[in-house]
Amino acid sequence: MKRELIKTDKIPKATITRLSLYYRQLELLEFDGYRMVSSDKLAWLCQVNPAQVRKDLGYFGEFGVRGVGYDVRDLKHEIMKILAVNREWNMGIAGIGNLGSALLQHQNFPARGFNFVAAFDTDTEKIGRVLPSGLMVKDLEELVFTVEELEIQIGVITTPPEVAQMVADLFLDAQVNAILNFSPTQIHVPDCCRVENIDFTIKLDILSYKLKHEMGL
Amino acid sequence: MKRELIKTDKIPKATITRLSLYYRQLELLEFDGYRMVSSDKLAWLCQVNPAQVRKDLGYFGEFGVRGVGYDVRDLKHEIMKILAVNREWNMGIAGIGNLGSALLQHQNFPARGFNFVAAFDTDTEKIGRVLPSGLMVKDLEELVFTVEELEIQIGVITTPPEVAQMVADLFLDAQVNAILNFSPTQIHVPDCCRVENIDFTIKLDILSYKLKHEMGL
DNA sequence: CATTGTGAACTCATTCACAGCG
DNA sequence: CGCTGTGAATGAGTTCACAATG
Repeated sequence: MKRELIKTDKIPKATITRLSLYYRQLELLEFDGYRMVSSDKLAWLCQVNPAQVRKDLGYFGEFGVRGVGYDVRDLKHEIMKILAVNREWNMGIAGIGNLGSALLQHQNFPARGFNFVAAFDTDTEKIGRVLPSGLMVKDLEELVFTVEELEIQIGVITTPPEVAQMVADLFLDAQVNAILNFSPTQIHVPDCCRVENIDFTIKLDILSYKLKHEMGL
Repeated sequence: MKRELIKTDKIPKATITRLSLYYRQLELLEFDGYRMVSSDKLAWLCQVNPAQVRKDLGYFGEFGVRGVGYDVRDLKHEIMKILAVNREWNMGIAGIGNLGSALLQHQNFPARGFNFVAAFDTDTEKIGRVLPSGLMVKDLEELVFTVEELEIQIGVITTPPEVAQMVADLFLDAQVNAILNFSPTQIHVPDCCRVENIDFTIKLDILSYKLKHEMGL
């Protein structure tokens, strides 16, 4: 008898990253009119090993047909369910500088169900201003109250690094347990909270390193 | 007899990422007036295992003093040399939308020696405009010529995903072999080129997954 | 018969544990 | 004595290789 239960432990972190990649390629394949796709093809598109694709999917179920491949539409929906992107998430963002403003205007997020529903800053020049997205900048003081009121699940930090931890603590006070941190600093949070960092400088350092050591510049 | 030679192969990719983290903490420690730091302390600050810190550094030499720790200033400089951030890099950016503009205005990059020296777009509205940074937006057509003329080593892509591969190909034509890709798509490049992706959507997907599977939302 | 699904083999990365040394 | 440096042990993640199967 087949267990449909997901063995959520022992799933490599990298698997989740790749599921997100597969999802995007499946969207494109569907758009291009493909109905089926093999692990080989999907692997090539995502630049991974075909066995990796099958193993990644294997953690969550049996989605393919032997000898044939995967139904593009079906697999896309299965991955949506796994990633929980078949729903809406509310996000609050703190730090409305150039980067914060750019993110607020990004079409990609709402298109995928990630909605900014509140924006915060400490700058009195900015507080009260209405952004192009239609959102009004609120005082950081109002963060905890607003986050709870609007049921925000994800906090986004685009502040200078000096205040990132303080802002994170505010999100934590407001029971947020997922933070997307764009500030170039490590923030410390308790076990009940998940943090993903997006750190431009680290990526540039890596390129710099590779240019020197692998390309000989 | 001690070999000073670096065994550049067999160094985990993640080690480079952590070196970048160590570097930043060392900057802060130096700023705060610390002269020495132990692997324990540095590890705590970066949220890694102390043995990891020592092993990471061990790939590149012996920088510590047994019984004492590491000289903050010295170690910082050693890591700068390893990462090749003790020099300037020229960057060109293609796609001057909200995100591209935000990056161009970011103080962090020039402060660390990563300088934008050219900006490209296809939008005739934007071409010729002078940006707040003082840089003038050039026609994407001029990319190959300009990149070679200004000796740009790093290409940054902030275009919509549909044109990201085409832009990458232009950078490749211009002999650029390091690309920082912000577009939410996989770009394919030959072995002579290194790519680092910064992908907001993937990070949100990961948070979404964790909220569902680990936090039970 | 082409392709999935998966245990086993392998490779890569982290952590332990302690010898080495200032 | 305390902390680094590192070989050895462990653990995690990837790839292989092939049995299972629509």
